[in-house]
Amino acid sequence: MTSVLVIDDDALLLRALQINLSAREYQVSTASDGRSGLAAMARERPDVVIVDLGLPDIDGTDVIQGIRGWSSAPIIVLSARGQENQKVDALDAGADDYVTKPFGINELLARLRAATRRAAAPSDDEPAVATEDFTVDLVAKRVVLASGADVRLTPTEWQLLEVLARNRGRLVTGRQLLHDVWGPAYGTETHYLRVYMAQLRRKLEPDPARPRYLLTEPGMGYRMSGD
Amino acid sequence: MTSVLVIDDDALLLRALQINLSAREYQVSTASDGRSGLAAMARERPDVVIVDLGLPDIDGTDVIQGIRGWSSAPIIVLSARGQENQKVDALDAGADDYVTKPFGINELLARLRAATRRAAAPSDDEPAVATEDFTVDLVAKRVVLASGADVRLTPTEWQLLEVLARNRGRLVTGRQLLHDVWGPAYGTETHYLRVYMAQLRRKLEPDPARPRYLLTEPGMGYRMSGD
DNA sequence: GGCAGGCGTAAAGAAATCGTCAAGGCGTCA
DNA sequence: TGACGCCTTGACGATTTCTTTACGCCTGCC
Repeated sequence: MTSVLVIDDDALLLRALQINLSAREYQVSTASDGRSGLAAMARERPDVVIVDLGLPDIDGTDVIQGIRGWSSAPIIVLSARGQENQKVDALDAGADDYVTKPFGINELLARLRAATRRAAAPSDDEPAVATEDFTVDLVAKRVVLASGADVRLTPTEWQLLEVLARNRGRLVTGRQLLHDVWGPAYGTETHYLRVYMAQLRRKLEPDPARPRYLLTEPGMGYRMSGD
Repeated sequence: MTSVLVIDDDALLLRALQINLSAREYQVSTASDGRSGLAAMARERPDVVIVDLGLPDIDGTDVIQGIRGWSSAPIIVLSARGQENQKVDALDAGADDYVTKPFGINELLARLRAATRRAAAPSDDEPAVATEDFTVDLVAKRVVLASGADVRLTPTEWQLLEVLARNRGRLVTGRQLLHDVWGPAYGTETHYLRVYMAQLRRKLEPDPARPRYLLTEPGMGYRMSGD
């Protein structure tokens, strides 16, 4: 059974999630502030964590960093509207995905499933990431289309694809992509991303104008879809 | 049981790794600075070493060189964000792999497995690598053309071909080729590669100007094709 | 409707990388 | 000593990639 820790200061929301998730065979534990959340995290070792960004005592980003210091459990962030910057910070700090309040329970459940599925896979050591239309071989540094044809990628294209593939299913912020591919000094030059994402799509997507794998999350970043 | 030595000045991280790796049947010893790390290295003779780049007393690259002076145990480097340059230096100095902090325990475990696997099976998976036009006999250290004629290779040409053949289908970076053939100090002298690749192609390729086996991946490295 | 901001696409000049030829150095061996 | 093989180094054109500019599209907002 999958265990979930929810950290949020809204008692009503906690209760609602407890009921809804328990009914879906999740084992739920809760905490109402950052301090007790981190304590519960160490105590319970949950499979997934859901964290609200607007905690009373500790900044949500710091909570995420505190968790990421020693755990790789998937983290899903809850945020109110208008907290765009905090959302990006949270993702940069190591969160996997985010949901904006108010949200439907179905959306959260979908994110939960995606997160646990990803964590269950041996993830790294995984020599290749495969989709229906192409396979990214992370060891051989090769991309093969379903037709069997090799795709020639330039070094930058490859690095970009590698970051997205290693984080498949999770949202990667533009800042993180720029940092990992171009280096620490390129925090805001999002133009590169647009150019190179277009090139990757042209080479990999069946219909580059309507991407199926290399998805844009407006205002946030990019994501390689999990399917 | 595989023994691991972890050299890092972060006491929390040491403790976390000790717990996590011990649970996975690794025998863990630790050191919190470069000096005691090198001492522990000589004392314990671990199968794998994990080294942090930001040690308080000795530069991480120097620690790696100190180890590489007399041991060929796999070295995995830990580096914080923004230490890109040091990472490259560390690989040039002889490190085998690197992990960027913060990292998940699963990622580290995967790298550990990969490192020990590589070290355990240094060679002899395949006694020979054959193509339609020539055969590379890795045991006899010979190359025979389809016509039956022997190809005379110089020692350097042979070493280069051997690395490519053992990694057939996989992309091998210029740095790795230089490291394996010319030694750790030749991290950027890509000129050698160009000269020797041309010579190999002249001797092995049916049409050296349009290589079929010894392929260039511009900006990334070389690859011996899988066909 | 008009406007601003974020995103996608195409194309051209600048910069880096690669292939090739050839000359020089160094050691070995007759 | 001289010939030979091998490694190193230099030079230069050809090719590939990176960066930058320009423009069109869409969405949300006034």
